[in-house]
Amino acid sequence: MRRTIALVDDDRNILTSVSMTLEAEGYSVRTYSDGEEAYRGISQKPVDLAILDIKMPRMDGMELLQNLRKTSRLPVIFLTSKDDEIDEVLGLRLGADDYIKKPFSQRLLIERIRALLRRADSLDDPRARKRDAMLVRGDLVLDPERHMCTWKSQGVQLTVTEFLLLRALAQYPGHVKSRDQLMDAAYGEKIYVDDRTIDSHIKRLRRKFRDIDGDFSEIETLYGVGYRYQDN
Amino acid sequence: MRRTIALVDDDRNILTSVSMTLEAEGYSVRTYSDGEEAYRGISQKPVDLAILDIKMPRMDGMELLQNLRKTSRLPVIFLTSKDDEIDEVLGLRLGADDYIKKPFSQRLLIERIRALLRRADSLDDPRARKRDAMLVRGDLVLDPERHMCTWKSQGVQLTVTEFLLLRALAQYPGHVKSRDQLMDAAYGEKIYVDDRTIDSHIKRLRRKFRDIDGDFSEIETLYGVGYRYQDN
DNA sequence: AGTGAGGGGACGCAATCGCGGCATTTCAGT
DNA sequence: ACTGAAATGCCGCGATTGCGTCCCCTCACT
Repeated sequence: MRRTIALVDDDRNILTSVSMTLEAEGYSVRTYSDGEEAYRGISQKPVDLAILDIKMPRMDGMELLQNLRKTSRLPVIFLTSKDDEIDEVLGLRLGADDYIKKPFSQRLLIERIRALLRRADSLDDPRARKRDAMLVRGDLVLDPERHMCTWKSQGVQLTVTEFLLLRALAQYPGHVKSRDQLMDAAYGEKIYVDDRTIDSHIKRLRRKFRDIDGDFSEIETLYGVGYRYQDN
Repeated sequence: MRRTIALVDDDRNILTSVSMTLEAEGYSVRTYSDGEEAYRGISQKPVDLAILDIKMPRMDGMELLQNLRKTSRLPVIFLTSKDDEIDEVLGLRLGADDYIKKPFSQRLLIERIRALLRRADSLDDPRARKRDAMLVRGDLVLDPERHMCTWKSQGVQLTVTEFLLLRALAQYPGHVKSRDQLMDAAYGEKIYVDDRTIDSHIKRLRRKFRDIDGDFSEIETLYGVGYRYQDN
């Protein structure tokens, strides 16, 4: 099985050169240039290993790591630009599995990756599967792996945020989710967006479903509480 | 419920400008210009969140944080004047929840505050589990997680306040609850409303149940005392 | 019978929500 | 790099809903 690696760095040069090396080694690579983007990408479609730069715009490596670790045991390798030992130590304390100082040889990186994947294999987190498992709720089907959504066998084209929100709702049909909880699910705990923004996405979701099925009403509003995906 | 924020900085300009912003956002703000003063103030009357400058006379931010953390888990945001990364990292290690570099936009600060308060809320009380537990009393079922209420298998649509009141009553069937006690259960101990307001909610509750079951009489009035959910 | 508490209708205010619209950001294709 | 389209976040308005209070009448208790 072909392994997927997330590569997160704000330096475009590193992104391209490293990803070329990794791909030559037979890995498929997904690159992100900042932490927030990476968090969403990885949440949406999991990877087997992540390589993170410590310093990045919007959400730095440590923050990203903390967020990722809340839901998975994803193996992580840190990149440190300075030989700033505090960074390294802290990174490891936070749960990184390994770190590499820049500049580094591609050869070293490959070695570390292999070692880490081997170790991860033996543990093989069962929860990792759950994240990208297909979700079927009556007429609704969500396939995170393909980022596909169907309603009564018709495809519905959802954006990333919409997909994450709908999955959070449909995961526990009948359960109320507050806007804050939905925020956590779609953005991670450290990001705050306006309450109205959640409403906006719900609005867009409802519209997309209603466009193909005028009777769609599975997403309910509970006044003063939040939203709920109808139980059936 | 109005949240209180402690703002600690030795720069008067920051103190005034930031506190104006926060108050405009609906928080009540207490300002301190040095760590010692802040420590005494916060110890004496707790706050929901603290924003601390790292460098201050008498007792600096880190020291203050350590002292505060001895007794509470108060969420803390650090302000750092220099992009002195060691400061940041050390702050986090000591247990700060977040940090912001000066100069910062007011918008960013608000965003962080909200994110932090949101997280603090969910961790908050140990009663959280109990709060979400399903309550079954004969023909009555209350499921907070789904925000659903059923009477003899028929759904009853309740508002948040009604739900809280009914749960408070049904939790101990046969026990009388005074209006004050019910108030505490539904609003928290700090808010006081007219006695008759409770009556109004009870009235609405009774009506909703009577609409689907003319014989409903589980909510009893104890003249001059309070209300009681019938024991059975 | 008198007194005061409670039931219930009605009303106005406040909170909440849905939605259109706008500005900015992101991303893919040239 | 440039550009146009898509996505995203936010704002604000109007509409809806919930809430607190008032008032009047009834009923319970003395």
